[in-house]
Amino acid sequence: MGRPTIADIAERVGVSKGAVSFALNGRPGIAESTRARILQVAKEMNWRPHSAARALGGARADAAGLVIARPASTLGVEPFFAQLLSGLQAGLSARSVALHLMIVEDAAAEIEVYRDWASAHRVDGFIVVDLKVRDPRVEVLEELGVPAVVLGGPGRHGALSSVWADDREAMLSVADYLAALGHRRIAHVAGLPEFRHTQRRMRALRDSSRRLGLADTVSVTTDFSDAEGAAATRTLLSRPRRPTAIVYDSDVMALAGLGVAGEMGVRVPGELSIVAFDDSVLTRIAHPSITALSRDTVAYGRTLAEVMLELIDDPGRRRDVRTATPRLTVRESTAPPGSWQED
Amino acid sequence: MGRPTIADIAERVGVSKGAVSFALNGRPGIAESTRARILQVAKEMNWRPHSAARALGGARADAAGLVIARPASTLGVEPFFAQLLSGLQAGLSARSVALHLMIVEDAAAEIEVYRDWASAHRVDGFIVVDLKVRDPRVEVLEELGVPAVVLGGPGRHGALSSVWADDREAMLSVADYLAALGHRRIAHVAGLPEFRHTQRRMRALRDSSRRLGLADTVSVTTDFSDAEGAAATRTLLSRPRRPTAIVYDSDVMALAGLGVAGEMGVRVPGELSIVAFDDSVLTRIAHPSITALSRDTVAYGRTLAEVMLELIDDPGRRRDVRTATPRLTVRESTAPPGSWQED
DNA sequence: TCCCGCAACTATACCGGTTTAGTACCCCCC
DNA sequence: GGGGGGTACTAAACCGGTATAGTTGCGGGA
Repeated sequence: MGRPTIADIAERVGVSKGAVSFALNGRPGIAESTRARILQVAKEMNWRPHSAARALGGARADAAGLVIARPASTLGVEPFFAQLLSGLQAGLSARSVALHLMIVEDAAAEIEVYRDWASAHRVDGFIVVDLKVRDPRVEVLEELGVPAVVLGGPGRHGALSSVWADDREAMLSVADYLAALGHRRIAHVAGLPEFRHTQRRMRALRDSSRRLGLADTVSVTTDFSDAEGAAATRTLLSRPRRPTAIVYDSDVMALAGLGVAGEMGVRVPGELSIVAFDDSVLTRIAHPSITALSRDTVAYGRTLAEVMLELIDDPGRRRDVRTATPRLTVRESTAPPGSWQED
Repeated sequence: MGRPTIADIAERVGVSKGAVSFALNGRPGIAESTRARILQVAKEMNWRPHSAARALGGARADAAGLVIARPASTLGVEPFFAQLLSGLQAGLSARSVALHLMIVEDAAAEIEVYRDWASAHRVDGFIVVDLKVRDPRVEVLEELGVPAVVLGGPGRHGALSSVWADDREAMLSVADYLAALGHRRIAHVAGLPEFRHTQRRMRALRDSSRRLGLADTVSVTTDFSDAEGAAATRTLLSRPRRPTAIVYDSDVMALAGLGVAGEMGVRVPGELSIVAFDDSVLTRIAHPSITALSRDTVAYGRTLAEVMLELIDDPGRRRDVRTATPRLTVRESTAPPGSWQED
């Protein structure tokens, strides 16, 4: 015999399928003694629910969906993403909710997967990352009527819930700090231009520039890879009036930039200050160690999980959770410009 | 009306449910003209299969299961794991197979999840990582009769398939290289002692030591974290006759070790050579850059996916795929001992 | 004493597909 | 013109649970 079903249990105990179902789900209408007998036999036979059968009846899938449209290669590089994933998973696992994951080529394929999984009841909700400017996914998810949490915000994600950190505030604090050190030419090696948070950081730097009366602030967009981060740094440092400080949109790019500075003979922090968005083991163990905007990424993922679980319980809700603004952790890579201290 | 079912299509076209099912699955016994009409209507109504209903009938789940028993925090740190995951996903996605992921507390919980998912037909097979010495999971998976691919090998995974790289060979090549440079005291900062690959690397170094007549080779086990990697390095470098070369079981620990060397005033590679298992952006952009055993981790993941897909197609099979042995990529962190060159 | 009401069940429909047994019909051929 | 065989379908069972309407038996109140 294959795996036992509730019908097998019912036969063995001598009751009906319905009684077994009621007993196993702790619903009233079954005598305590009968319930105990059923549970006993179920345990003996090593019975386990068949989630597909339950799902057919409209029950939970006990899974959250995460679809990512990125080249697989860039995924592996970023500690941020891996940490987020592990926090997310940890949060979901506490309630035995699995993560249904898929990497696809582009946004169109991503939307296709949303439709598939939603109509197949494969997941109870979606987690949306890499929110873009005028993101078509938002509309689709609203139409599908499936719970969804957007990572990033605030705003522009319609009726969907979101979890976000204040990128703008973080960038302003970096600009203030660098300006206070005396920097006038600040560059920004940003991520993908179509991401909302990239735009927000760029705008924040522009605004700071105006407010603080800085000379040349410039943002260069990249694909987040260490290669493009290095290339952008090379370009910036080759300018006639090169920047005295560079802010990177990821720790990986900051580390790559640090390498380029070394290769070009530009001293850090003597001639160039470096700040990284996102803190990780990379920034801590670099030499010199890198000043970074740190946040607890694992906790960020856990918050995401929390909101997702709430939404699954109560699909009508909409929540916007703002997590702690990343705080500047000052290390060795920042100093007043032109300070020729030994590194 | 909710989402359309094949019954809705059948009604609209004026045929039976069975005919629609046959048409949609491209099975013979339906006239071409009828099939075309059915497909047309299905498309119009935006029909999508309900995977739970299919699964009930015993069909594929189109998902592979990956359960990891590790603290979430260590997961986020390692580029190796993230890259493996992205390669795996990329390989699976090509055939629209999703990854069902769950992080659990311990091995017992992991086994529980195997039983659950297997009996619920939630996944078509499992991917097993972190193979341990006398791993109880192997037996359970064999008993469940579900396809499974073990990462790591060879041997000791019973009837299960595996994908592995030759850790032993790799460690031997490192020892040979360091000995050729003139090193006599080689230390090894290893990973978790219960992992098979950790054991294999430790044994390989011991064997090399005997074969090459080295003085003090020693392996210290850690939990793979940068903190323990740093601590182990500190201990090793504080010994009266400290090692002239250290091999680390991960790139993260190697980088942490490099930091400790700097902090203790030990020059790399002048006074200490450093080699890392697993190559990544970390080893490339460190200063000095770190000599590493590189392999294409993303490709490794893709191979894993390939074997998994084969097993899903033909559950009776058993495959043992040996992937390319990691090759030594020499960078700036290795040199003959006592060479006081500038770094 | 009779009826009501409730607890403790049973029997059965249902979810949305797949699959099998059965049937109507046509063509071919002796 | 009747039998054989294949094609193109239909009807219904089935997968393993959940939900619901119905049934039985018992205790209590009028």
